[in-house]
Amino acid sequence: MDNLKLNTCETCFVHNDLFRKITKEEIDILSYIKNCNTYDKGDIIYSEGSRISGVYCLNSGIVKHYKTGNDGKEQIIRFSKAGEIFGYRSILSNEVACTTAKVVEESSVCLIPAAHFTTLVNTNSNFAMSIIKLSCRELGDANQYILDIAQKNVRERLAEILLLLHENFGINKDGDLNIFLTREELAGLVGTATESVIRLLSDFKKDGLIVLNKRKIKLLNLKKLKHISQNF
Amino acid sequence: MDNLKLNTCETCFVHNDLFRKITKEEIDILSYIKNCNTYDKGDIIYSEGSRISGVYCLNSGIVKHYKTGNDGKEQIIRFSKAGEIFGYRSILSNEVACTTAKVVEESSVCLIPAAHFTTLVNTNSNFAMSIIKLSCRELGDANQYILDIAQKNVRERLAEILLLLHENFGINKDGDLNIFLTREELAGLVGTATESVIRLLSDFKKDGLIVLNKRKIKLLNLKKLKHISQNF
DNA sequence: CGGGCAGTTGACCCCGCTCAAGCGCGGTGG
DNA sequence: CCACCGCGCTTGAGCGGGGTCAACTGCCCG
Repeated sequence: MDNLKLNTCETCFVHNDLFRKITKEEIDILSYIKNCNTYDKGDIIYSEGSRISGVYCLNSGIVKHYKTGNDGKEQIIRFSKAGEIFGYRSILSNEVACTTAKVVEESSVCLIPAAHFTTLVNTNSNFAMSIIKLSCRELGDANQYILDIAQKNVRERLAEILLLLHENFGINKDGDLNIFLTREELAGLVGTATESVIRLLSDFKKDGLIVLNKRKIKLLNLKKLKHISQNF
Repeated sequence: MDNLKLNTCETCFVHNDLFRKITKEEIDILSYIKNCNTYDKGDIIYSEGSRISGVYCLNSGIVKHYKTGNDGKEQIIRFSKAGEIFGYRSILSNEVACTTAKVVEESSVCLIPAAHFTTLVNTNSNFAMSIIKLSCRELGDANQYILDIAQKNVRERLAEILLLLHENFGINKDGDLNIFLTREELAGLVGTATESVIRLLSDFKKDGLIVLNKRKIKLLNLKKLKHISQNF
């Protein structure tokens, strides 16, 4: 975790419309004021219930956000990828973090101090509107997630999660999903037991829908997976 | 559904900090421009997937927001009560409604045209900040809901829902919860089958935790219900 | 009086969770 | 270099929570 100001904000601007809303001058200030770190796989950036000091911007890597149940089991709420910000919910509503942020793939992360971020929102209405849209999109996703977990069975949910991962992270040159999760993490995402994920992945493989190689997953039949996820 | 401009915005201001952020002048314009309706129990204000023309403000009554699963089953996401706004997610992110809004108790509702609401957000940074806080709070609630549905069993969830209803709607003079839902609606809220809700309510009653009288529910032992909901 | 809907109860059974055992592999230390 | 350990993965067995189906009741309303 070296504490440098290496990351060019431009990298994030490329990925995220959010930053197109702020002026050249604001960018300069932001670049000066932000605080960059790199985190290794497994590092925790902040924990559920803790107070955080600013909004994080992910320059590269993957971060998972999860809540921990009473029995200690992780429920993954969402992922962040390059160019995305996180932690803004706690800062803007002035609450403690409601999830833990843990690094899935080595990440380069910038911290924008809370006061500065809040000022940006207050003084730049375009930026404020972008933040609103962002939280509204997350809210829409969360609502859909609630419906899925409440009403779909595990098989349907797993198919849907695989498609969501495909949509969000794409595939590498070999055609594998560009995110490599343990079976346990997949279970925490689907909201089921690890063993159930293993059995169902094995079924999907048997049916020729996917190819498995350690943590690499290749989707062979998107249409069929879609059908399964929709309970057709 | 008489189309009048009867409702005094002041009623909503009393209930909701949101409107304290807008100026006297903005209030006058709002009062002039808004469009009021009353809806009967069971009326649908808008449906999932439809485009809505503005943001709704609930003057009085109760509205439920639900999504419909592939098999037609309602999953209730949240309720709105007097003074609260809804529909802002669709307007601000310029998407179709992601839930259906249905009247649970006769409601008086004002419609604020989309353009006017957006302008308000764009020109009044205090108001914008309030909207951000609102959506962030809803987002936090939704995340908690995901954890609960994914990891708690039906008994724990039902206990939690009863406590949430108590917190949000309070009790009337007889000590009953101030919201009267069918068993089916309760099931749609908990994310389970109607029969399961009935059996568990009956268990709670047998254990002296609640009193049932038709759709009226009285909570007798909040502490014990809390324990059940937390899996202690 | 009859139809329909909400509520209730019982019977059944299947999905998926838990527990346990075994396997493969990579890292560590003797 | 090998032995050992631990972690992630896999598979099987068992069972219980809770979903589904069906029948019945009570109540409201036409």
